[in-house]
Amino acid sequence: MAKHDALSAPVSDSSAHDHSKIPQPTIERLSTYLQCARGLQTDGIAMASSSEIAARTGINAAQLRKDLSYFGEFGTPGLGYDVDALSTHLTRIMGLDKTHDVLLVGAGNLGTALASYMGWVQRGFRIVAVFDTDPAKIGGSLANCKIASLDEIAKVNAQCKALMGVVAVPRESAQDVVDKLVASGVKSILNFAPTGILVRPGITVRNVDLTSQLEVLSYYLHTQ
Amino acid sequence: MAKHDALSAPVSDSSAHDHSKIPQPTIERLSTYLQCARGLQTDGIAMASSSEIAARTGINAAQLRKDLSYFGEFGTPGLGYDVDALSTHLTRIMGLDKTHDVLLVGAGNLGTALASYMGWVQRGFRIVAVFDTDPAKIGGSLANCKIASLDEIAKVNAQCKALMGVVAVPRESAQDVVDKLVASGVKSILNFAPTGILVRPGITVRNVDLTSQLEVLSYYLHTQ
DNA sequence: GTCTGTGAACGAATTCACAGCT
DNA sequence: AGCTGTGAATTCGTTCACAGAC
Repeated sequence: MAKHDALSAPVSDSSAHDHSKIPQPTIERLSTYLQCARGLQTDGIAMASSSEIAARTGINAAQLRKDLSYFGEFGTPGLGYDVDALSTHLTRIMGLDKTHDVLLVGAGNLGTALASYMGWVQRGFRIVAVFDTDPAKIGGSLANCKIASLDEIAKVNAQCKALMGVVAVPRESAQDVVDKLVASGVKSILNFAPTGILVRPGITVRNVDLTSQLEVLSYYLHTQ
Repeated sequence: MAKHDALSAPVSDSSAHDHSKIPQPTIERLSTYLQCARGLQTDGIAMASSSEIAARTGINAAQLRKDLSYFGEFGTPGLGYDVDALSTHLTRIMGLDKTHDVLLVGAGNLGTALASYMGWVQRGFRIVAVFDTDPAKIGGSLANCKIASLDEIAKVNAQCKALMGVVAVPRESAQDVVDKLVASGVKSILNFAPTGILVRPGITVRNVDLTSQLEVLSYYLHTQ
């Protein structure tokens, strides 16, 4: 696993900024900043300095400023950042200004939980198809989708054209599922199976291994 | 998430090695090595060189050797690593040679999925109590536990003495839940709520923000 | 010859500190 | 005065490359 937890991404876009050497940690923090900006909006705060955001997120103020500077100049010296503008910019930078269609593979406990996870819908991710191997599940329904057989991924996605996939199947079938997703045109995969996944360059995989998370906690527990 | 994905943890133990300056990325990789060692055992492979493990995990061979070197000398020059011994050592290093009791807070979709997630049981994590706020759920049953009210965390854990907690509640209540867990004696927390959590030094929190994962994938999608 | 363990070299990411703008 | 944006300094982590073990 581990592999390329998030990988490759030869970047290049039409903006004036050079996205090719943005640290990965920066990208992972953008999401936090966006969350923070939304919280500030909710609280009715219109302007916030880097140190106010730092206090809310736990991320160093200089770090925030440098992170944002990779993408442009969003702040006003002497005043700070306009919260609405920051939110808008981060949304656009992360490509969240349009809904993303997602294929979900695995309709077990985890798949079911993910399907009913409202956080995704609220943030613009929409599950458009669900797949499973279990004949008892196929034909059933989840997330307003009919559950289809794994073998139908290609056929279904020929119409859906989803670019994202979520893998919530047992370890043994994970690589196979990922291969099928990639063959169907999926470019980004969130993998919950506790196993390393191999994909060709240009495909991004992020692994979320729940057991591994507890194991890391176990390490810290017993070393202190 | 982002935040301090795993934080604090002033390390120090009684072994001959100095655990105080082990890189966090190293600790996160230990889990991968253990998984790999178990896979090798399953495949009946008794010895493996660092480059064989590298090929299986996608982690650089030199990295593996250095990571392991923080904890001792487990390999045999000219031969590689004894898979059984490696597995045993990693298990002990990570504190996985005994079962860990876990409190689960939140019996919604995610909490239910986590409760029935067999990976944890297999790896020695046992849910010993479940809590929720919903009166309709309290008194019900999950993971062989009666679901209790949030307010009973302290009372229940006075007996359970669990050191680990899993937070699967909405954003709004997450900090409150964490505070209650910490007050009850919990030292390590796995947080699924999409919000930054503040804890006092000595308490370890790992954040798993599912939405944030998809947002990072979104970024890579639209920048390539 | 093969492979480990590790100091040294390198590269990446964070933090500092300040010039310049409001 | 207050704050941003950013080069420079620093810290941190990875990779190299080789001495020494088998």
